[in-house]
Amino acid sequence: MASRTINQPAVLPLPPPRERILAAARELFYRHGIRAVGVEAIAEAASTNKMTLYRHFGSKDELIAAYLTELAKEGDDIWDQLSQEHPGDPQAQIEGWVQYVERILTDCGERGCAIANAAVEMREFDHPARQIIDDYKMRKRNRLVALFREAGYAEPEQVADEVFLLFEGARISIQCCSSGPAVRVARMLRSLLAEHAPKAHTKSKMQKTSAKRS
Amino acid sequence: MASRTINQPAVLPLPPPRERILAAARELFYRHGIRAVGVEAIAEAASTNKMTLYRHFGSKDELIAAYLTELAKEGDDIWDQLSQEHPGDPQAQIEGWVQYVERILTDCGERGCAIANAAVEMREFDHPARQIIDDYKMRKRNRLVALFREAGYAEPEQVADEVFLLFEGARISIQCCSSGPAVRVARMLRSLLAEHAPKAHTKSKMQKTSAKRS
DNA sequence: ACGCTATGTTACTGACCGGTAACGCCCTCG
DNA sequence: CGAGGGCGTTACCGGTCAGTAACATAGCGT
Repeated sequence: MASRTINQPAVLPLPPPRERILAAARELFYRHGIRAVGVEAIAEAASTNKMTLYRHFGSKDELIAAYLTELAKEGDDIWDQLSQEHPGDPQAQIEGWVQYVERILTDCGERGCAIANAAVEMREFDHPARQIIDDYKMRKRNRLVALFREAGYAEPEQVADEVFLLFEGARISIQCCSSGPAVRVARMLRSLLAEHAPKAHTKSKMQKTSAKRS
Repeated sequence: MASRTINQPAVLPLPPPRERILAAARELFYRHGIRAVGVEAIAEAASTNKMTLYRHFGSKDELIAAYLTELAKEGDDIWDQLSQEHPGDPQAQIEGWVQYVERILTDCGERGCAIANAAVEMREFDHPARQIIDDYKMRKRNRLVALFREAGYAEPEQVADEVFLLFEGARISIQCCSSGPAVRVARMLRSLLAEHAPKAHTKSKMQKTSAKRS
């Protein structure tokens, strides 16, 4: 509404092409798979064309890398959000994470983790995607360990690994049998965490968010 | 050594082309991914050619389906083998399965479950592969439930789901961080099973194969 | 020896893919 | 106003893909 001509129908300005391309790639890569989607289709879905795509991303592989980098960034942000919502309360952060897991497995479609899927599709060991994927999953696992350690769990690595694998298993198996074990993973996580929960004498707050069984 | 001419150098007869093609497809699909491998490469790896391939499999999709059917068959056979090795002893069958899991995750490469990988790659909901994949994973889950029920576990579905997801998670995450949590899944399984193991008054034999912690 | 079937060989089609060249447009900034 | 940069458009390249046609060959049973 600033310096625009008045009677112009205000075509609601599109985001810049790079963002549109990345958004389109995200949608198509996730829905159909990386190898199954051509750059032309991405450009078209982004309301632009191949040339513009190649001006922003030197190659399809670069676009894939950017796509995964974006996904990884958002995945990492979850943890910061959690520690921001429940500062100094690791137990509440854990519960928040379980809710996040629950939400992801019910709301999001049946395509699982886009990053893990990319790991399946991009198998060339020297592909730039590999590093992004491996680093992301490792960070995620380490974040879990740190969280459980902070919350005073007796064996944080063990619990983190188990929780990690349960979640990963849920996200892959929802692609095979959508109404299978995956939808019950949140319940599993809660009872598992309750079993291994730290005893009361730890430093965690233990106010309202003590682990609950269903 | 029957009616073959004596001085003929006995070129060690190859298996029939169909088997060779299926074996080559298996190797290449698993190693590089289904979409990443062309039919020509498969024919060549099978020491034959595209024409012969298309005489046995009407299309690449049919070959994929045959590939997955074979894998599913072998996966199903595991259970029969287990119940054959430990007839009437479900607890021993469970332990045998855990050893099988252990073996798969250490011996086999870092490519995870070929069937789950196929589920990631073949996303067209009407692809013949989908049915094979979904059915297989469901059978597997149900086998686990049956086994735990037979062994007298109090909540066989819960335990089976948890075990199922742990295994699936291990097989997918070994493709992301190969020396990560996946390699410790057997230990997890054993302690998990020990925790939920049926009390002594069940019908299971409980001789030598009582659950052991490490 | 015959004929049938399975296989090998070569060449081809049409479609699609990733990637590029060349040109023209429009907007903005100076 | 002019210049330049971002963007759109079209056409194209070489390569690869799935799938097919036509023909040659080898093995086998009869």
